[in-house]
Amino acid sequence: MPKKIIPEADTSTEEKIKTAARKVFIQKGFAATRTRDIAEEAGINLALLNYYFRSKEKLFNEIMMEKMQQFFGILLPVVNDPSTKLETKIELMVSNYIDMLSMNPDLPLFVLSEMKGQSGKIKNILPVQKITDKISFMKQLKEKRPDINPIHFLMNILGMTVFPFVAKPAFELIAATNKNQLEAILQERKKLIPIWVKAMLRAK
Amino acid sequence: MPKKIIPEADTSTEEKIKTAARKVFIQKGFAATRTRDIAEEAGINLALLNYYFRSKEKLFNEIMMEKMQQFFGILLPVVNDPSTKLETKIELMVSNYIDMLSMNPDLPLFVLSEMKGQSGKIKNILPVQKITDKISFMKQLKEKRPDINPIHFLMNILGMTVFPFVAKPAFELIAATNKNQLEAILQERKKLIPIWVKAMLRAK
DNA sequence: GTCTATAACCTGATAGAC
DNA sequence: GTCTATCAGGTTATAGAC
Repeated sequence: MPKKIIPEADTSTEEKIKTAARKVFIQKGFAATRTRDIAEEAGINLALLNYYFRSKEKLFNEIMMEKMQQFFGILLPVVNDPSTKLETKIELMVSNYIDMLSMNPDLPLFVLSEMKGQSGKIKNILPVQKITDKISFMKQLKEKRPDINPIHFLMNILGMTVFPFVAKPAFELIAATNKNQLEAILQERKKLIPIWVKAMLRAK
Repeated sequence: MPKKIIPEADTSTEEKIKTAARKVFIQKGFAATRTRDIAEEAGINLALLNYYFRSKEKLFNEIMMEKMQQFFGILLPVVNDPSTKLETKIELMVSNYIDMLSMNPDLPLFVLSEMKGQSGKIKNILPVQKITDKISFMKQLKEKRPDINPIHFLMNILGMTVFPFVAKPAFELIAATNKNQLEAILQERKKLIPIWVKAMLRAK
């Protein structure tokens, strides 16, 4: 058996550093993260981080772009699909997001925090698919409610779906529920939000 | 005319530092803020910051508690008032928040980011009014929809109202609108969200 | 109370041995 | 490729003069 040329993606040093960087950056944000934290988490030496990624910022940018694609990318295939009807799109958006955010609860706060004040820079790096009136989802909304800017409904769906994850520490603090109850409530919303959005679309 | 004993609250050195600290902390967060930034913004010397507040962390805690009260405090008088009906509460919550957030757009992301992982610590410092079933607003929701946990509607209202501010950089990036159009859309939501919430409350 | 100067520490990055 | 040791620069906090 020949020697393996391509190492396991998960066990190569470079990948170990990236895995550690994902965890630490997402948990603490760019500014509060020390390269030493990442090195320790990866079980490697600090110098290796710079050997592979040259700087903290370059490593961060790789993770950031990856996480932005994870956060926004889940939306695009759904809203762009002209073969599904509006109701189906809404159900898919909500359940896809809730499933993904349940496994990555820190993702939205990380992405939204780090995007702040950086959107100019990001625009040049990440190929951004603009949500225009040509997008299937927006067309369907406009057709159903020509009197309301479709961006409102996008805000509503994302607000109802994503905000509870962003504000989870706040809800844990002020709501008289424990963490497990809160998790159950978030799962419940996969069924409820589409019902509510449909009611909104009918509201006059 | 006697010499002024109590100096203008806004012009005392201590208040100048706090004003600067509010601005810088909210804009950049705790970790990315340097005490030098605050001193420069306040137009005073770096040493004075420690003379008045002993440390960066103590100064931050004062601002943080203040901002948490601003963020959550706007809610409590409304949801606790047994003399208003449900519809009125919803309208007040939405328009109070949108007005306040329009003037403090960075507030929610600041509070929610800095609360993360700190909620245990905060619980001991800030007197937290729990949102239980005894709160007027929750009682009214439970009465109207006994089949749904009232926290869902709180999440919906806050999600639709606050999330667009949290995600403003994202919307500016992906939505095909400029900043002024986005501001107008957010104002429009003061009228629309209560209509939608009422439709949700009827939805079966 | 306010300043300058500096201490004490921390952090990102690199040099150089293996 | 990986390590140890260390540098260079920056950051919080304080000492001490005014």
